[in-house]
Amino acid sequence: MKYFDRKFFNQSTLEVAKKLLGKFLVHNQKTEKLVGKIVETEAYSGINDLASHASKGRTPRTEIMFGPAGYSYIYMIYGIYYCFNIVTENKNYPAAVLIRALEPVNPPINEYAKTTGRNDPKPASGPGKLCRYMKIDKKLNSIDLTKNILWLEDRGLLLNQNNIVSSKRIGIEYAKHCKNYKWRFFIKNNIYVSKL
DNA sequence: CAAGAGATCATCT
DNA sequence: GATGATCTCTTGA
Repeated sequence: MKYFDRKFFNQSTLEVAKKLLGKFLVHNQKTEKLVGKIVETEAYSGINDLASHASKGRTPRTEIMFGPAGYSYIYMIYGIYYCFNIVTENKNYPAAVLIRALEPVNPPINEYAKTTGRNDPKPASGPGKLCRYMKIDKKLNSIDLTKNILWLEDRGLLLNQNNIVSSKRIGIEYAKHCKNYKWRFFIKNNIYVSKL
């Protein structure tokens, strides 16, 4: 079992987005560890990426994206849901990977349904649902992901280029030509992906 | 099924 | 004051 360090996150965002597929996100809670396998990601890179919050420049909210790699960027969307991102690349270059879907590991789907009353067969498929499943909210914004609260693990799952599909990113129609970038990545044939 | 609306608030203009 | 890196529910074919 390999834990990811800052060096891993400090690579090209597209690389990190692809390499995170098949890896595990862990949230250490007092009573239990919440765990999910990453099956879908999206890259947001540089101020010229009109889909990225950082395209508007440095603001209090996006400041974390301009910081060093390996920190969390969490924001509220549509007043209801949260989105979880991992900051990538060098300091002063704003970039992050949005985690879009997890294959539930712990709690298992049936247990999650029992305790929450949600009878969703894919309770962590989609950026908002995933944060709800992993109990990620704004309190975890801008924390160090190389420490022992929220982190990533390589559990030795092997994935080659043929198992990875790329497509346009979701929900960024406003982003002019950038909406056509194929910066969304997901594991081929994995049913926990949020959309085909 | 597909399409549309509503929920609801942090953030930036 | 408008809008969004979303999700769920309702409507109607």
